[in-house]
Amino acid sequence: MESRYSPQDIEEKWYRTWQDAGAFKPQGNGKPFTIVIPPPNVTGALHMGHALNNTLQDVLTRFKRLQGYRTLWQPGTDHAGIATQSVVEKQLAKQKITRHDLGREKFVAKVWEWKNEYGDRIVNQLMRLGSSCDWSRLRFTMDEGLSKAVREVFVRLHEDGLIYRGTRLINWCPALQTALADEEVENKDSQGHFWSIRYPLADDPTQSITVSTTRPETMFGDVAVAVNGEDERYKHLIGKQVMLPGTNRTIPVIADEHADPTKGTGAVKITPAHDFNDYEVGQRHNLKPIIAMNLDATLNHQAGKYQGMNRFDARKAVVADLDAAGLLASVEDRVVSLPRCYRSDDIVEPYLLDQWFVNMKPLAIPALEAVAKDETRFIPARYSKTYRDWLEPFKDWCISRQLWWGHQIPAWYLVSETEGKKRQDTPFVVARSEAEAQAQADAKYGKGAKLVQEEDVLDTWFSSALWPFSTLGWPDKTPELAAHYPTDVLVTDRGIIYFWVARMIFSGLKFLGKAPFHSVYIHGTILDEKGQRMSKSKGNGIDPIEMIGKYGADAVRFALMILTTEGQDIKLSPVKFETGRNFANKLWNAVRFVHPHLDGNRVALDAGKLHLADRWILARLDETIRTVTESLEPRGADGSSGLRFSEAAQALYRFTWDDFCSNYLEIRKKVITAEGASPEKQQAVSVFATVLEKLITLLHPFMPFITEEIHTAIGGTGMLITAKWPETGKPSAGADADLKAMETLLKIVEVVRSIRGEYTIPPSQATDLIFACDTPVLQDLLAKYGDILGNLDKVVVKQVAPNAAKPAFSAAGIVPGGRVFIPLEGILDPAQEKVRLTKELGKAENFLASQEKKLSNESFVKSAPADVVEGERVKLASQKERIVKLKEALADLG
RNA sequence: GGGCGUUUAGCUCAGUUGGUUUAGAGCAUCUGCUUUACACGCAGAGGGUCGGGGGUUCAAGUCCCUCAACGCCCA
Repeated sequence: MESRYSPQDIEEKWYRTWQDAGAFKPQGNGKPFTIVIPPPNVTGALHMGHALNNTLQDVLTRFKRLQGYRTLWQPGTDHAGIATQSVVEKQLAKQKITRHDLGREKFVAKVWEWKNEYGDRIVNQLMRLGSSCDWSRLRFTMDEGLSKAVREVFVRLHEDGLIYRGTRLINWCPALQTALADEEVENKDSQGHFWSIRYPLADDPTQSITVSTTRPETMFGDVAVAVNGEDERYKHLIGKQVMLPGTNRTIPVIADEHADPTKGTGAVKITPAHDFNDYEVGQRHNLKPIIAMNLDATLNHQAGKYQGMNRFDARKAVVADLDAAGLLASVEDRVVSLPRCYRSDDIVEPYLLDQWFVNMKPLAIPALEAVAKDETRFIPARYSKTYRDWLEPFKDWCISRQLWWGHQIPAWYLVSETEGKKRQDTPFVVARSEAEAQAQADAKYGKGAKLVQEEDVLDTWFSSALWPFSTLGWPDKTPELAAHYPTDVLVTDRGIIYFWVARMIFSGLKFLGKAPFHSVYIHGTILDEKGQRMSKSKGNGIDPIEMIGKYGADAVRFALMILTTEGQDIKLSPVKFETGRNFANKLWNAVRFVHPHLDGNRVALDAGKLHLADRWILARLDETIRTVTESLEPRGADGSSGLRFSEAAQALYRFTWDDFCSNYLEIRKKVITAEGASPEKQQAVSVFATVLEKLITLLHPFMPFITEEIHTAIGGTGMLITAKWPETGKPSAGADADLKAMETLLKIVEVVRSIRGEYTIPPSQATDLIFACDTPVLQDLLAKYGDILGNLDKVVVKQVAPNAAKPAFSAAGIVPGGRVFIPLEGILDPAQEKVRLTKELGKAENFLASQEKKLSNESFVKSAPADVVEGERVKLASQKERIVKLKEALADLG
């Protein structure tokens, strides 16, 4: 074995071996455990967020697999409508071709080509990370099977009256030329202006009413001016007509609570076709909306001479002309919140259009109940509020997109009625297939009705919402669906609780009658060192694949897990992976040390022959097994949630580094490396091997590669990936006593090291140790296990006796139950020793004082639980004893 | 404007239902080590009025109120 662990040499080998052996497939007769992957965009490349997200899932999957569950981690990718279409359009643009040059059919064929060529990049990157997905079940949201599920859901929702087509004010992205859902719009502040414009009265143009607006260019869609009914300034104008400047239209002044007397002039223009608030005002007052803009965000015929100008130029021109006409009352600078498209960043236009919608209320109510009843639990729990606050307003979901890449809506219009365009009243049928649609149309409109399919595609999230069951074969009744639905844990980040998690929950409830998972684990966001989000534009990203190349996949995984405390964001920098790499190296070298001694020394453990250190490490291992198992458990039988990844990783780190390597290995080093094959050596080697085997099993979910390599190196049978998760042994009768005894010995070790450190005694130089013990128990312990001190400290135990005298020129250390003396003739500086001991004494006296104060407080003694009070008394006594001993030692210095 | 989170050692973070001695870890710093598993290591040391203020309690980093700063989400 090399002195440095090289991950590069083994990772690929083991991944292939696992794959070839079918180790990632559901196996055995255990209870199913299922996770569906949040499908990454097929255009995507692995970033640190993915690395974290998928490591978490892999840890759980491997943990449950080792526990004997029939484990399925279902992988797949998302067709990511807008993102993927844009990627291919950009590629075409290089050849000066637009998708319209190609036409829909050819363009979609191009996207498929692109997907087939580059779509497995992210899949390969997930493999580099060690993800143990069942790749034989890899799905894509545009697969035939998943598309069938999409059509089925659409048809059924339509049949139930939960999908409808209608004219509503929607969010329109002029750059992408498509409608968006509310969640796809991000409001961002920009520097803008607030204009006040005079609208002259129709019956007396010398008078006017001044309206305030941030969007003067939409005035050609104005249908009214609203004032607040309570606003004394305008009461006399309500019901009058005003001239709309630049047109020959007049519009009424109406009273509506939307007009806020405290803002601007208190009068606002009402443009129902281009503003969400105005739309509602228009509805309240039965005002017919006027569309003043084209879909490319240029003004239309309503705008007269401004027709054809884009919205920004038009704004400038309109304002300039109003100013020239003396109708501009004022302009002020103002920060305005602009709605922007989350994909193109273009400013979104509210636009009145025919679109398809999902009626949310009937779906949302059961989804809210599922979380309220704890059928599905968010971890951290606070995200159930985020979820509730989004679902509860029951806002309908606009699901149609004017894209080419996606699931084409399974609705067919009657051609004879469309007259070349679809209107809201154009008849249509909704069906699972064209043939079914034809049959329906024939029945409804007479044989041979000509049909044309809806051109719009569905929101990408419409198909993602079905992911937990469409990937398992639904709507067919497959064995996988029966076994693995509902799944267990969904692991994702908070950014898509609305987009995805909520929609999966209501879809699962609607179509399968059960929520799709019992737990939703929301992990933190990966940030850079300064606490900023990583992004391509900022260039502050850390590439996980580069990190895997540099530190190894296990190191990357382990570092991420140790940083994953519940829901907290993670400030990341490459140095953090050094922790993981160093840890892997530590483990590797422990194995390397014992490796040559394994052969011929493996025997059954004989309790009677075990050394204290052997029994101690076995007891500590038991504790560690318990901690790790409890920390990882997603939802225990008692209903508790574990998923404390950092806690599990740290318990393993501590045990491996401190207990197993620093203490156990150092104590047993001499015995293990001794020539020949003594029974003691055999026991020590066998304890080491036993602990190591269980340890690498516990570590396997976190560091699959190195642990599998070690498993083979130490002659393990089969593969570790499908081994058995360690059970905690029955705590042996003496486990507690052993843990205590070692604790006492380690305290002495610590005191000795501290003294040696104080006098900078080089490790090569041995010192003697004299121990004056207070109890026979301690005397026995040291007599029997003095070798522990000898192996951890460079000391020779010279004397252990109740009345051992302090040799001249020796340093003293106090431990509970005794005094340690280290003769240091020629080294000891009495003055230095005095300073050291005085400092210790000072600390002890301070503590004693606070302890006495506490115990002299009657209400403490009266109110605190008896065991707490007793504990304080014990502390007080031992501190008193310590002070006496320290004073003695000081007196001895003269 | 509303909601949520964060604030503990120079840095990054732990700290379960209030009660382990004197609040922990990793990194960084300082001292000493070619001790044949590991310098990606070993041993030791220094470093914190737990954001400010108030309250509850015998007891507060932990519970309540309030203020401040930073961040995220929604409007």
